[in-house]
Amino acid sequence: MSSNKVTMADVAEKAGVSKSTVSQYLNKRYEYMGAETKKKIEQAIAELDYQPNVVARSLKQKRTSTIGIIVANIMHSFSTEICRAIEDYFQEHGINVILCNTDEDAEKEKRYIEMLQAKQVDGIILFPTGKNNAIYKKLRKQHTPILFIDRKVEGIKSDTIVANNEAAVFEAIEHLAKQGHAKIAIVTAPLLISSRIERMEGYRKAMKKLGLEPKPEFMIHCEISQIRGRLQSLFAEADKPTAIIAGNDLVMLEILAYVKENRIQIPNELALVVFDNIRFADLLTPTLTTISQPSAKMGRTAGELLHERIQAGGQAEPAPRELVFDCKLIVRESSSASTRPIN
Amino acid sequence: MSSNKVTMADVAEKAGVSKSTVSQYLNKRYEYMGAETKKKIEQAIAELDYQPNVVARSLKQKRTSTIGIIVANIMHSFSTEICRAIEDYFQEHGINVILCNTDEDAEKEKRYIEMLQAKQVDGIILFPTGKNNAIYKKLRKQHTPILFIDRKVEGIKSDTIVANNEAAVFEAIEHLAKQGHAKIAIVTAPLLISSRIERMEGYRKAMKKLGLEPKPEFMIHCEISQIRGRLQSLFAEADKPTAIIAGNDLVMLEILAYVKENRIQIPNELALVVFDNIRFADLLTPTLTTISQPSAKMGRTAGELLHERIQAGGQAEPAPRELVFDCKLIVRESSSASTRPIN
DNA sequence: ATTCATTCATAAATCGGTTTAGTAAATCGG
DNA sequence: CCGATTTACTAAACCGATTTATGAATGAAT
Repeated sequence: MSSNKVTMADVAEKAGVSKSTVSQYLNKRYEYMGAETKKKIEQAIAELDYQPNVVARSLKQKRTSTIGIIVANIMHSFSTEICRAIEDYFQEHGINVILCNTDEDAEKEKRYIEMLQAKQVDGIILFPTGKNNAIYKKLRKQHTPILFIDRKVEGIKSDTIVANNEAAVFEAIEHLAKQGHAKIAIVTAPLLISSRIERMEGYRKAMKKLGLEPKPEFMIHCEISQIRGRLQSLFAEADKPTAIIAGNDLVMLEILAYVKENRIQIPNELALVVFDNIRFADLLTPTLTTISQPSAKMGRTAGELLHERIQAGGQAEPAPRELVFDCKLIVRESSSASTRPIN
Repeated sequence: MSSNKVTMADVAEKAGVSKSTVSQYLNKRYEYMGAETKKKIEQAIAELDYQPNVVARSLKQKRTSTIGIIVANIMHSFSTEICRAIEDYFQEHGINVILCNTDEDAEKEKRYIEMLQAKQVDGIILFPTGKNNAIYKKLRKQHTPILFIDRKVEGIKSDTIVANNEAAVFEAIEHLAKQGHAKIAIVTAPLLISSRIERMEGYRKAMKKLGLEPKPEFMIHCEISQIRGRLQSLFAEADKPTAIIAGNDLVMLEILAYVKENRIQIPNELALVVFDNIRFADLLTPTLTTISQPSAKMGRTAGELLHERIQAGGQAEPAPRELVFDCKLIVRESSSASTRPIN
């Protein structure tokens, strides 16, 4: 990186001791160290402004004090919040984080996993694309500490942290029904991952439970870029929905854009409930009803579980754990009956 | 990280060649390599599923193919966009990025710089807090490839990428003046860094040029948490502003919250112009006039400059460069006269 | 005086690659 | 056919730390 790198050997020489002793000092093994020696080393380090090379240390110790996060889509607010919480946790524990973004691309995910392994990271937290099961399995077989977040992977036993997506949608629909809605639609990104499937499943169950028919046309799942078109078709029908649930903040942006373009009144013509903590939820008119996932808690817990597993270091590995976190429905104006004319 | 790590020695043995030869193979130095040997190595690697240990490589090569970004506030959309662009650039060049967030805390910044150096990163991109000049100087002296972004540092000659903040505010004010505004206020976070100082300076100059008095009460700079209070005082006065410029997206959130609370009509009672690319700009009512910084371009250019400097590797270092990028005023409804009654 | 702990410090091996210097065999030019 | 070159490969040093085995010095106990 630069020129005149000071190494441990330089410190040792200046202090008039051996490298080994300097190493003991750095690792705070003072048990059998003379006070005099200690002071000399301290001084030498200060004078030379020595900083240990952690690459060398990592090589010998076989750990890097670095973990990797592979996130499917960093533009998604929920992901950002989780990453931030994970970073905060590891920061407190002297562990660094490398953040990788896959854009939901399986090939990219594969490359990043390999890269992180080559870099000898101590563990990996993964928002899995779900399209690399063979590799996930290999990671497990190698005993690489790994944790899945936001999405379960079928058939892979591994630490997993998810939200209670089904229940969250169920609650949202009950709420909408209570406001008098019967024609409720849901829009999510493609059903490639567990969280979206569960949300859809929550929709289906809630509708059935309420004696409402889960209409296929009201269950939209497609690429973000296609949402606009799907809404167009949906609202061209005679039988329009009176309420809609957005699967995440990116979906909501599309819905809001459509709504604005077509001057649809919220909540009068259309009630809206959105997954994720929207920073603008309180600032929009009307304010937005949201389903808040405890992202900070989920991220921090992810950090804790992975850290545990790393420290177990292969032996006495805890059994794979699956933690499910509850979401919270925060009712605001976009779904509230008070402003909605009763039919 | 895991158990049965395959090393180069294993590959060498299986292929019946020496470590050196395997190394040559990995580094694609095929010049003097028999086709037979090549094939044997290829096969051994495949059979053992060997993956090189880049920690070991880095130790010898004295480069890690990793750079660090130290960002002052990752919650700030502009920072996120820049980081994303930098990551994209380096991703394309096989270089990894470690992202560190300082929360504008000088002490954290110092620790992160030291950590990144200990990790032997090849270079650092810094949104400087501006409070660690001694350390920035040390980095320069050590010839650590470094680049400042978003903020200049007084007295440190180093690659720097900034926006033309002064001109951007100047343009915004001219625009507002053209809409008939004379009482224009500006709100930013504390004036600790060049970009904010320049914006304030742009305000001062524009007002003077237009023959308007830059009133100190209209030039607000304080912590985000105190903005609400300051607005309270500002609008309690007889002489309220009719237009306001928000220094970034976080400032705007506060302003919007205040405006909403107090049912201030935008743009009729108050015109609003905001720095940064607000994802909701088009979705709010009214839509928001923004000052767009070319974050993607700035980030990518930052990557390019730093990469150049890394590749120069101490010798033939290019002279420090300072690149200034122009912003773009995107006029929308929140500052447009069409909906504003002319006084 | 001899034995045994205890304290303090070090030499040398090690981690897993890269790189340099060198060697043996094959090829070539005259 | 002989020396010079080129080709194909390798042994060993090296990167900068950690760790292990070992040794010297001191003191206490026998």
